[in-house]
This record gives sequence, structure tokens and C-alpha cells, in this order.
Amino acid sequence: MCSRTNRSSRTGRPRSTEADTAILEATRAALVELGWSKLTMGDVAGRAGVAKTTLYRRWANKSELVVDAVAVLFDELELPDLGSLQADIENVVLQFAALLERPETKTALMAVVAESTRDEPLRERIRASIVDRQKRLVLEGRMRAQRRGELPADRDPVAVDATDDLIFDVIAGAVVHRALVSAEPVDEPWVARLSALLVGGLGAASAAGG
Amino acid sequence: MCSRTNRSSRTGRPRSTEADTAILEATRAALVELGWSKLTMGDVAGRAGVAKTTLYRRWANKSELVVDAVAVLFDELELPDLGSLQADIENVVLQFAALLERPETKTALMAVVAESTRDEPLRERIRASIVDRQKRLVLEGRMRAQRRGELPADRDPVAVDATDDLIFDVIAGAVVHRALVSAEPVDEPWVARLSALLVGGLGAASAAGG
DNA sequence: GAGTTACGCTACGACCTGTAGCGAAAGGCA
DNA sequence: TGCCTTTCGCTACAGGTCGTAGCGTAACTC
Repeated sequence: MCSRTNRSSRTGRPRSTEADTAILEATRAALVELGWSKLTMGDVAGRAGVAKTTLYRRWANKSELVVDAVAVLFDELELPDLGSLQADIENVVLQFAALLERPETKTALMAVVAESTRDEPLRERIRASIVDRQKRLVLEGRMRAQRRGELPADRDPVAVDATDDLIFDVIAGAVVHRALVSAEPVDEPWVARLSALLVGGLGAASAAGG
Repeated sequence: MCSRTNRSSRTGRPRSTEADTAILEATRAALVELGWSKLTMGDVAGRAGVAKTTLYRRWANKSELVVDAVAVLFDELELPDLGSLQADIENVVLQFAALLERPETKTALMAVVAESTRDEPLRERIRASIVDRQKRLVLEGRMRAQRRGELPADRDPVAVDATDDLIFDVIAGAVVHRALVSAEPVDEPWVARLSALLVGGLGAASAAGG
């Protein structure tokens, strides 16, 4: 009854960590060259120098593999304190935009999200390894702005959570939509406008007592 | 040299319009039952009661077919004058959210956009038949708000275009992200928050002379 | 009627999926 | 050292999809 999802099953030959990294690296390379739809498990196995069966021992299908391959790229996102809420927003938005410009993420992100609408485990995997990682930045940025006095201190914790969620969907959604649907550049002028809109909107809301 | 993209080639047997509608209807039904990734051309042909070759005479691949099948649903979007910018926004956002809740669009939209990152003709098809159709609503809503005096009259036309683009990406992006990535309901409370944020942000920007 | 195009049908090669079975390799444990 | 367990690479495979070609027939124009 030893579940193979246990970390490091205590007996038997251990999984090759070199194979793990080789496969994920090969997946990113295949995404760049072929894109999501033409990427195949056999191709990735060949690039990684492992057998196809080795892939299927680790990932149930292409979507889960690609999520893991792309997730690590989101570790690069950072939120240095630039002194003002607007500057912090502009900085992280530009980082996020640079990430979306990379061919690996460009072709993969929307595809796995599309897949996740009919695949609950996949949705959970995306949430845990990509979405939550971004959401923490919103939390951090909001608290920092409160410390600076740019935003009022918490009163109703439920409302605060809702605002965090809203800001997250607005920022991430707008950037993704601009980059992938409108297919126009997420450059400084646009980011400045977006940040101004957000800061202004948050200020107006708190001034109105929301 | 008669291009088959000409509308109604003057000679020969004409394309069956019944086949057209049957195929698009079958495509939507297949999207509901199977979702994007399990939808196949052969299955759609079977549902529509036509030969597979008939599909390939009209659409080069699955993506183009699905775009056409889903595009008509976006004709339902309307922008009745509800008296205020915020009310207009809330109304159209709720309509858009209802559209995204439908299983056909939910599974198809992100998938074709993902595909379009490596397929320029497909991107153009999406833009022409889906994106521009939504964008017109932003234009209409902004002009209406100007007529009401809620927003200042145009000064710099370039800045106005940029603001329209921004608003469009923010609204559409936020709703899509909320519905498909965060996978949480786009309900009245959330929409009210979003609209308030936007109206407040636009007001602050124009008050600041932007 | 002659010419042209769309239609349904069948068949097909190429490709991808996901699994099964094999012997060998690499660990833990007594 | 020997036994047990699991992973490894490899091969093979059934099942399914793609997109096209070829055929005879149907429908419409001039």
C-alpha cells in the first residue's frame, strides 16, 4: 500500500534527480521550439535522453509536465521596496510582462489554464505552483503600502481579502490580456497608466470609506 | 486563379449553408460534452451529419473552426444605457461573465488564444471576430460617459485611444482571470468592487489632468 | 447540355498516446 | 553477501487522430 506519491519511498531504486531536471529542461526547450500543441511526450523524452516510460512514471500527461516545467520560472518574480505603491506595482508588472514574453510561458500558460477548466487536479496544481506564488506578491505589496500610510489600515479582514483578490485578478488579468489577447507590448507607458489607474482607484475607494 | 476565399464563387455547386450551421452547432455541442482537448474533427463531422472532408474544405484546423463556432455567442453582448458609467460597466461585466460561465466558451477561449501565440492568421481571426466586437463596447461606454459629463471631453486623441485600450484589457482581463484562473465566481459583489475601482481610477486620473 | 464546384464515402500513411513486458541497474536491509 | 524492491531503458503494441487523395455523384451557372 505504499503510495508512490510519498516523498522518497524507503526501499528500492530511487528516482533519478538528473532525469527530473533533464526532462523539465527538455520540456522548456521543446516549448520554445515547437510550442504547446506540437510538443509530444516522445519528443521530450528524446531530448532529455530518457525513455518515454520514465516520463509517464512522473507525470500523468502533457499538461502536468508543462506546469511543472514552467512553474520554476515564476520564482524569479520579486518585489523590492521602491518607496511607493505605484513604483512597486510598475516594477512587478514589468517583471511579469517579461516572463510572459518568453516563448515557453507564452505558449504554455493559457494552454494549461484552458485544460484546467475540465481537469480539477490540474487546476489545483496550477494554483499551488503558479497562482499562489504570484498572489503572495499582492499581499506583500498591499501590507507595505499600509505601512507607508498609502492605504488605510485593516478594518474588516474579509473586505481586505476581497480587495487583495480583486487587485490580483486585475493586475494579472490585465497584463495577460494585453500581452496575449490584444498582443500589444506591455511597456513602460502602458504600465504607468495601469498603475496610476489602480492607485487612483484604491485611493478613491478608501477615501469613500470602502 | 479563382481564390476559394471569394464570397460565393460564381460557378459550380455552392457551399451548403445548412452544412455550415450544422457544423458550427455540432462544434458547440462537442465543446460542451468533450471540451477543447477531446474534441476531434471526425466527431464534429459525425454530429453534424457531414463528411470530414467537408469540414476541411471550410476550416484549416480545429482552432479556426472553434473560433467561428464560439464567435457568434459574443453577439449577445449589449450595452444598454443604465444612466451611469458604473452601472453600465457592471451590467456588461456580468454579461461577459455569464458568457464565460458557459462550458463552450470556458474551455475554448483560452485554448484558441494559446494556439494563436504561434499562429498569426488565427490571432487575426480571433481579433476580428471576438476581440474587436468587445472593444466596441468600451468605446461606446466611454463616449456615453463623456456625454454625461462623468469623464472629461477628448483632448489628446492618442491618449484617449490608449485609455480605451487600457480599460478594455483591465476589464476583460480581470474577468477572464477571475473566472478561469482564480476560478471564483464573478458575482455582483465582485463586479461592484471592480467597477468602483475603475470609476474611481478614471476619476482620479482625469482630476489629476491626465 | 457543358463546365465547374461541392458533396459523401473510403482508404490511407504518418503520427501520438498510454501501457505492457522484459532484463538490467541501483538502492535498502539483514 | 544475498534478497527484496523499485526504477531504468528498450521494444512492441492497440487505439485513436490528422489531413489528404481519389472516386462517383449532386447541384448550380451559362
